[in-house]
Amino acid sequence: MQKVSLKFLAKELGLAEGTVSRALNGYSDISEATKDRVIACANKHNYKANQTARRLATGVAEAVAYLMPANTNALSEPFVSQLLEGLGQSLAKRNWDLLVVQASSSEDEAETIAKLSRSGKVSGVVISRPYKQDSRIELLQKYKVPFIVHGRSVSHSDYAWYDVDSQTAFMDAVDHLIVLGHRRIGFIGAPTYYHFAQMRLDGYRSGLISNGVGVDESLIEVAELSDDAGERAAVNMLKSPMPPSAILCATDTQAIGALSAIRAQGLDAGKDVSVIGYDGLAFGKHTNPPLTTMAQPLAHSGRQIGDMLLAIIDGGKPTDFQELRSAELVRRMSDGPFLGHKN
Amino acid sequence: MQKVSLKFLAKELGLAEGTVSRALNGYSDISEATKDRVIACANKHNYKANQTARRLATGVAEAVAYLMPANTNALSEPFVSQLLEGLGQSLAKRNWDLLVVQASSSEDEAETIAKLSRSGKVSGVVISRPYKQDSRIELLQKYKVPFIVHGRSVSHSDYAWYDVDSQTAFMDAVDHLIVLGHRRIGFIGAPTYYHFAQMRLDGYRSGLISNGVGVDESLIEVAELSDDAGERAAVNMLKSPMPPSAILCATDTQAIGALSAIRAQGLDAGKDVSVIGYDGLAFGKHTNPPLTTMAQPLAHSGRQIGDMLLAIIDGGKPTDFQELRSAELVRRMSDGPFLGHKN
DNA sequence: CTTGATTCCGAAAGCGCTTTCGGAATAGCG
DNA sequence: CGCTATTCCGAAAGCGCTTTCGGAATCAAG
Repeated sequence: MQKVSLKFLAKELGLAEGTVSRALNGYSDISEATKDRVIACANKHNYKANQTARRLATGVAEAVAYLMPANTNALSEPFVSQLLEGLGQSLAKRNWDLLVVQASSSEDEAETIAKLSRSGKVSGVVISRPYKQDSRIELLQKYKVPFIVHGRSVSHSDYAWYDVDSQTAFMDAVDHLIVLGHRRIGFIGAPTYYHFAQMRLDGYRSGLISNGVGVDESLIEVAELSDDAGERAAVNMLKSPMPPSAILCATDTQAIGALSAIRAQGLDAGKDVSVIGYDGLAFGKHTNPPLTTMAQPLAHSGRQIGDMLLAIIDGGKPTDFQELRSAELVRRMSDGPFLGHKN
Repeated sequence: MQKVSLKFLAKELGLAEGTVSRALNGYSDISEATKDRVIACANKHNYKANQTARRLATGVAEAVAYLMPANTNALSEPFVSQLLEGLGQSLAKRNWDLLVVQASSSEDEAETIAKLSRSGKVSGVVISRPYKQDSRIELLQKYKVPFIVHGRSVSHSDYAWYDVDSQTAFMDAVDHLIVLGHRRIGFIGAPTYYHFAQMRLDGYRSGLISNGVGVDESLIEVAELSDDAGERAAVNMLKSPMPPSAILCATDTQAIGALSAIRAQGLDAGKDVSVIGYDGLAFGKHTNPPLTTMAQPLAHSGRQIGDMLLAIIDGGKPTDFQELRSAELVRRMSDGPFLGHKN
């Protein structure tokens, strides 16, 4: 199998390499006739430009990286493959590559980004789950690498992001619970270095306040992003002298753990104590009981994010690409009216 | 910010570019003294070789691709991010890249592979979930691209693969059910163009036979790899005149659907009818009831696969890298002793 | 016809790195 | 001290592609 290079085609056609290249890349200084001839020949030999050489010559990486979140938890990661799939589809339109890179530890993330930017092997990157104050974002800006953030940090006015408004989602969730008659509503949050964790907590708080219900700090627990952590937090809450009749969780994964805790106490989730999660994991349909959740529209978020990134790489102003979607309540079976004090 | 290239370092050090390059790459024809000097200077300026140029010069892609399975189903994909994570870790040791590529459709997979091989942008690829007769494998062999298969096809003697012995896993599962007193054991399989589907079916069959129980073809259903499909299949089975007292499912995802079906019939999974899945999804802990399953040891499969691939790229014989792991029964609550005919 | 404007293509210079080759300087040996 | 080995580095040729530049051929216009 002879390798088909530009040189090969040029020889075959009796043209100069540069001419063939220009013909293939649609330059206007090539006659229609030879352009057709070249294209035909290229197709015939199944020519594909060596992308490495092309990258080197043009200085365009033709690739973007997805920075895998560190501290990943298998249970909550369906979103990664979804995102990757969408990103891939978006990039495929240009025949660009999708790299998956991960830092060995979260301290290494800065170093990873620095390397990524200096190596010049990507034209853009997307990161997920920003912290309140995210050094990755600062670095990306400093290095002038086009990027889009899947989520938002505290000051998110000067870069591109795609996020779901989890703050009002949690206000909505509180409203919903209030309407059901609940007054003691607990909150299992995530570590607040994640900005989404802060926003969800804020949403919970303002939801309570706007309904004239005071915030009881003893009803707020912070847990890691895992089912087990959610379970432990719920256990704590349930054991308290005045346990909540409803629990809001920052993530579905935690909520699923809370469900276990409730069951373990001999209580009935959805009746004795309501639970509402956030994420809209498809899996929640099958928990016991099926999990009520604030579902984010992750349907085509990957593709969306990919398109945004491409637009920025093409010179678009990052601040023109800030997209806020909203979550919506998916009622399954883990929420219900307040039935009075059971314990 | 000045770009630090080889030329830059060379000028800074008063050496020739080639010399600097050789020093950095550990050639033996460079004195210790200048080698140290060069390395110090490189570190000081945070030099990172432009990988694109390097690739072009060496002809080594320094990257491998993971071919995302088409027809992906969100529920069953935690394994993708797990695998990616492991692969990434393995490749990171050499500072290689991990590309994620996907075909737009399963017919396009062949074309995708052809393009991948011709473009020369990867030194190896890994694919998942091979079909019985997998054209991707043939293509990869034809193009002499190092690859490793996550799973096996029918004739798997002449390439490298990593797989879990699901056939004996299903025999074990049948044994377990038999010991529990079940005799009418149903099987919800996957489309048999997947070789794993065939193997699991075979395991089910031989398990029955080795226990002296005949195979009743009416107890075998084939379903797609989704919870809904699993549910539909289970409904069919349960509605039959002589329904099974236990159901084996080819995947946890399907098993989860089966659980729903059983509940919907007013039956009690784990008592009226036992269900055993396969995969060991962490999530099964939270289904209703918690799912008993044959768990595969996916702990570090990604890293393992990455190491194998690297070894082959380094010239190892593919056939020296065939690894068969075994699954083990994780009993949760969806299986139980046969309690007589309930319906 | 001549002149100037177009059209179309060849030649050549990179992109940033690797690697071979040869030669100068140094060392080892008799 | 002369001669062959070594050690160490510079020079240069690519890797396969893109892109600028200029020139030959063709065209339209005067």
